[in-house]
Amino acid sequence: MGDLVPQGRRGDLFDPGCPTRQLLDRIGGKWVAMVITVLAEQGELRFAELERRMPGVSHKMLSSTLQQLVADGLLARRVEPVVPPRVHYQLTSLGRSLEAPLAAIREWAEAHMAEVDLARTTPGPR
Amino acid sequence: MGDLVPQGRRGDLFDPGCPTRQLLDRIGGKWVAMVITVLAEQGELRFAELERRMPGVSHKMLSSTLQQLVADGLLARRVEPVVPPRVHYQLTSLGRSLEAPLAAIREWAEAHMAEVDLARTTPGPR
DNA sequence: CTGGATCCTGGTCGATACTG
DNA sequence: CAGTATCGACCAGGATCCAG
Repeated sequence: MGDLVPQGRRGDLFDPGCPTRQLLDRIGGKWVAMVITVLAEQGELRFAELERRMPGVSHKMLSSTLQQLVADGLLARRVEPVVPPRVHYQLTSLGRSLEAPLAAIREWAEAHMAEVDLARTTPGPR
Repeated sequence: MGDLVPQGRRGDLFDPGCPTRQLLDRIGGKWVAMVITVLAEQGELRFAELERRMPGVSHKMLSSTLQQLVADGLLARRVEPVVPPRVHYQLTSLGRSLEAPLAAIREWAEAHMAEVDLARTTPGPR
């Protein structure tokens, strides 16, 4: 698609604070894509359920990842005022709109990562 | 020999060593997307030209990023046997195939990062 | 010109323990 | 159950110098 940004400086990755760069920094986080994917599939999950579905994640990382995504407006946080508290997370419409580009990444990875692995393990080119 | 990952679960982000996760770790690197984008536009560039087009990059990071991308089979490295040496880099067909998912990311970012910024700067939930 | 080697710093991530 | 706080390990990233 054409870029509708003035030609002087593309709105690309070349400015500090450009949107693409910021986004990659964000979804490049170790657990971000996993949270989004799991919530895209399950719809709504509680903290402990997320934790259970994400082997290897620590409380701290899950907590901070969720905080970040809520702050970014990608996740909605719903608290049931009971004891013990129940906190539910689900994607916002903004978060769901990320599914498409994330799916593009996933498809590329599944289609081509074998080639990448081959290239990495093959000493010489060709 | 590469060890095969048992495919009991989805090839998603949930196994260590899953393709999507590996890819995100890789293109999440600070300069990777920039190198790919600049080479996608320019076709072929030398080391110093890349450096000039990427403000803020250090020799080391450009060098290591290029090494990584060459090792991954995304870039082709061509050396002119002269002194001083001239080294040219261009995307391989594999590297060019990454343009599409990268464009998807870019489009999402340009379309929605304003909303993300708004969410981040807005104190209360809506 | 290319890019490797070295040293240093800051942020990210993980384990653990604690509060409401 | 949900979330925070603290500590420490690790690594990406940057500056500089050196070599082919």
